Amino acid sequence: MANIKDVAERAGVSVATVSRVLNGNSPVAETRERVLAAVRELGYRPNNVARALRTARTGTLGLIIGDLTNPFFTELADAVEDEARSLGYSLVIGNAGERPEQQDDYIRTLLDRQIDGLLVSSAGTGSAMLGEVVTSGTPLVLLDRIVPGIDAPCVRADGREALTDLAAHLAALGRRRPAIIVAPAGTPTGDERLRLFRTALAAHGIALPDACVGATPDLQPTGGRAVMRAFLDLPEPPDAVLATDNLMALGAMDELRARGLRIPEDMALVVYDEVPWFRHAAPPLTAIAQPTRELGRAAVHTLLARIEGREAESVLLPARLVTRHSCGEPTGSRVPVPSPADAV
Amino acid sequence: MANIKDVAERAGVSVATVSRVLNGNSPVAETRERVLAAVRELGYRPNNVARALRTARTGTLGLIIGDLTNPFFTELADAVEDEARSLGYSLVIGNAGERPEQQDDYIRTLLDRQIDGLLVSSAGTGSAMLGEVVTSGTPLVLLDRIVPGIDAPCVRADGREALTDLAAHLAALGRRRPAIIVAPAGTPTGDERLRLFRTALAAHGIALPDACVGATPDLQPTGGRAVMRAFLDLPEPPDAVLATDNLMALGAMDELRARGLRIPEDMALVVYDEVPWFRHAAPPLTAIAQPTRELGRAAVHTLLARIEGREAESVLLPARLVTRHSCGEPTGSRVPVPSPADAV
DNA sequence: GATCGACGTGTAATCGATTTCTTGGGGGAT
DNA sequence: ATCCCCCAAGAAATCGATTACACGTCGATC
Repeated sequence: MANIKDVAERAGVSVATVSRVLNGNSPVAETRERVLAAVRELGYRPNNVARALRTARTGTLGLIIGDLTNPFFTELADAVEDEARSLGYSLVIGNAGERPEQQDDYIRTLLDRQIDGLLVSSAGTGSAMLGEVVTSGTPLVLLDRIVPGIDAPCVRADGREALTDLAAHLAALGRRRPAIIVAPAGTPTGDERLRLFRTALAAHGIALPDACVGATPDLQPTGGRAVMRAFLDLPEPPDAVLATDNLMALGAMDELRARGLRIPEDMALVVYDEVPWFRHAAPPLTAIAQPTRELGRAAVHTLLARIEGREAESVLLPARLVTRHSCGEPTGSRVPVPSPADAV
Repeated sequence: MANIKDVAERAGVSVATVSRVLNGNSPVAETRERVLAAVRELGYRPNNVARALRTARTGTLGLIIGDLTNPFFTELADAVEDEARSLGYSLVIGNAGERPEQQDDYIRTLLDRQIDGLLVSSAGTGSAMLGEVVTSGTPLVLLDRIVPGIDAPCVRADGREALTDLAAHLAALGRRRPAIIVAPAGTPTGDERLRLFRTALAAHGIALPDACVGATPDLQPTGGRAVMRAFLDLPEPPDAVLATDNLMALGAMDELRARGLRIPEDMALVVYDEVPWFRHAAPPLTAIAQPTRELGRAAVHTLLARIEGREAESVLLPARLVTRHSCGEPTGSRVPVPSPADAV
């Protein structure tokens, strides 16, 4: 592979001049042409590693996501990637697989690679490396998930409005015994969703007893299935379940299906996260749609603000309820506008 | 951030010694301890950029995938990531968004970053940069998709057996007028699936007329929907459709749904790629499952072989038919073993 | 016509590591 | 006691770029 010295020799100039031509500085037209010709003839491409070493800028952002196979995260990653690319950055995606050790491992790798900034949708709350990121001075922005004790802006969705609408929806359909599948207590996102849901239900005189709060450590189908199994084995099973993640909902559906139970007749189901196939499920699933792409975009902008030393605030964007048929027939009254994607 | 010089000073040794301690060479126990203590106290972590510049190895593999939001690719990426990580490499995922220009852009970026090897599931066939990868000497392995004229091993799935089973399945269920949604002619993967399907059908005396071959340039739901629309508007519409990608199937389902048509009564549907939600679709979808994770693993091994200068062959792994209910009730006779994932 | 600026270009330092070459000291053999 | 060998550790070159500084040339100004 040709390097800058080869180009300099061929063009009969110094390496400094080549560098200047390529970076848009000073040289006069004729010299510039000679250099560009040499670049073309040799097929020269600057070595980014060397450049990064010298300039201490890699032009790379890191993104840690909880689970690469979770559609919510892939949409998020896709949006982040789009935005980063359009702003001239490239993106390294780190897949934490919802395991804190793997996440720490990845953060370490990214720091060693001198990325310019880091976006983290953290698995778990006890990440030792996140503290190190902060002390290392690498710009950090949290995405979707707050981490207690980490002083960094957080870009995420606010479920209050959607959960309020959901409680009204369930109440209107006569569901009196709701349940929720969440991450274990202590997980900020899970705790918050539980709290907001409970509050919203209370406004309709509906209780959410502890027996109807099912926690699962892994945000995976198996966990959702186990919780649904426990719910169904209760002396008085719930008549509606909110799964706070699309993968857990998949598991919950597996269990219902295995028992021959129907949605919504035997059990209403609502899913946090909006995924394209939900409208093709049997029946189409009522869901809480987070503004995923907007979150991704906002996160990149917030991170760039930090990188450039500007002020960077936390961002909170509203989620909304998308009513379909998994809680019974919609009333059409208190229901928010349906997603345009549903107009099939 | 502390660098190797700071560590050397603190430990009272030269930078060379620090480097040797960290890379497992020579130094005597007592010196080693002093160095390690200094490393610990300063929280030193080697700068990977500098190391990469000197050693000409970045410990990074690149993976270009067609579409980050396509579950087939994310599962593939996840498998590749897993395997790469377990072998000590980290992975940069490039999302081509099924656009050749964006793909070229990404390949360029990755080459500039001096990745050690590249896996490409190419969007389109006319990638100028792929040629450059080969001439640049960067080890290259194609994944899932062949690219004519590019001399590199290819790791992909073989659909012959699955399509043979599918033809039998359709014939047994009395479907006489099948159709297929594929990428445009000239796309190797699409052409091959079309050819194999047609051959397999012919063995049962079933024709696949050109009117029943619908091409869509974008492997997206909209494309699948448009093709399905055209099929349904034919004077004699097909009674079974094979969508050669899960996203196109989603679009096809959208169109059926919009017209109030039922699967399988009004139309049988089979999908290439196996995605977890298929078993929750209405009705559960019969699919052709590619050995996705195995493909990812094999691709990494093949790439590492090339990187280490060993022999590297192309790999072909069999896909298999997963029979569910979207073609009508399975007969249970000529049907292969169902996927264990279906045992819900 | 001499002097001063401005500007284009080259020289060399630098980023932070690895690695080759060199040096010096300790230990074993004679 | 002397010599030699070996090995640990330091000095310095190197990877490929960017960039501060120095220098030479040319045009403008008086």
